[in-house]
Amino acid sequence: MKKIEHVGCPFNYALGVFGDKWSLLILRDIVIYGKKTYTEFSDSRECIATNVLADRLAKLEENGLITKMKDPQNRRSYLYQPREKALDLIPVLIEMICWSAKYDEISGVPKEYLRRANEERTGLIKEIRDGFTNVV
Amino acid sequence: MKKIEHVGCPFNYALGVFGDKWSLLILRDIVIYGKKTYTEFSDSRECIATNVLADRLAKLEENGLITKMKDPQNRRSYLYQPREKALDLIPVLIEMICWSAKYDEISGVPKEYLRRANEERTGLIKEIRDGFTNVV
DNA sequence: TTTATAGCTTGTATTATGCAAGTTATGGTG
DNA sequence: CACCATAACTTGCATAATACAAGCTATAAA
Repeated sequence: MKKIEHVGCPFNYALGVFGDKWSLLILRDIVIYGKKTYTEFSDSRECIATNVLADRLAKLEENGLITKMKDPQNRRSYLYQPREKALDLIPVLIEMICWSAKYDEISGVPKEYLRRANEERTGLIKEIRDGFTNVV
Repeated sequence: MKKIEHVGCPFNYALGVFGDKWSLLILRDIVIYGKKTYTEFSDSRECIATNVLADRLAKLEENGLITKMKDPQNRRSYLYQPREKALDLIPVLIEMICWSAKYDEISGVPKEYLRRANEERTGLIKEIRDGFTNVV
């Protein structure tokens, strides 16, 4: 898609940053599933092409959603970590999960998760956030 | 993008239905801006290509998000209306707006809107919903 | 020392998008 | 009534993005 000129509509910015399917799946992997490495993203069931994965990770970093740091445990590996800007997407992700749970029988969202999303939203968001430390 | 096989992750279904930029912009136009006709969608500032617009409207209808009916006032025009399944995306759209408002200075979201989204969520959602009648 | 692995890059075929033009049915104007 | 305009598309083609396969480099493990 041609790059949308930025015209003061909040959706244009959001779509430019995470409106692409693969970007959102990577963010899901990081924020919801706690994945950290290139190989972990690459191994996801959706089978993202490796060139596209590299491209989207670079863009997410460029756009300030994630940081890339060397893994102190393994010098040939990198750790991709969410920044505040990515964690602030948790509410969007939760709402997407709730919507899918309603309209897709096989999405497999646990009822307890839905209950928390509805009745205990803040707590659920905090719990997900608390899974990450030293976030910039 | 290759069609993702449906593997029991809520994101796969959501992304298949509205994970494409143009689909989401059309939904925004319908749900948030109250647009109804092909020409109105076509006239949006993002300049969607007419063949892509036709394709996405057909898919949104196929997936049960919108209905297409003849305009009783004008026989050469059609009205595209949101169904329950589209209105249930309001929370997702609101969260996207809030996120953009935080990270995009020029998104131009009124402060009052943000206040309502945070403090009076249910009322805001209801108000948007109430803009549509006879929804299936 | 050899082999395996992480994290990529490159090349190419396929698919999707963007753009321009054309089509059909209806509506509005003189 | 004749003519032009408009709504809602469809079609054809150039361009861009994606998918797939292979290769590459540095590090780690056997």
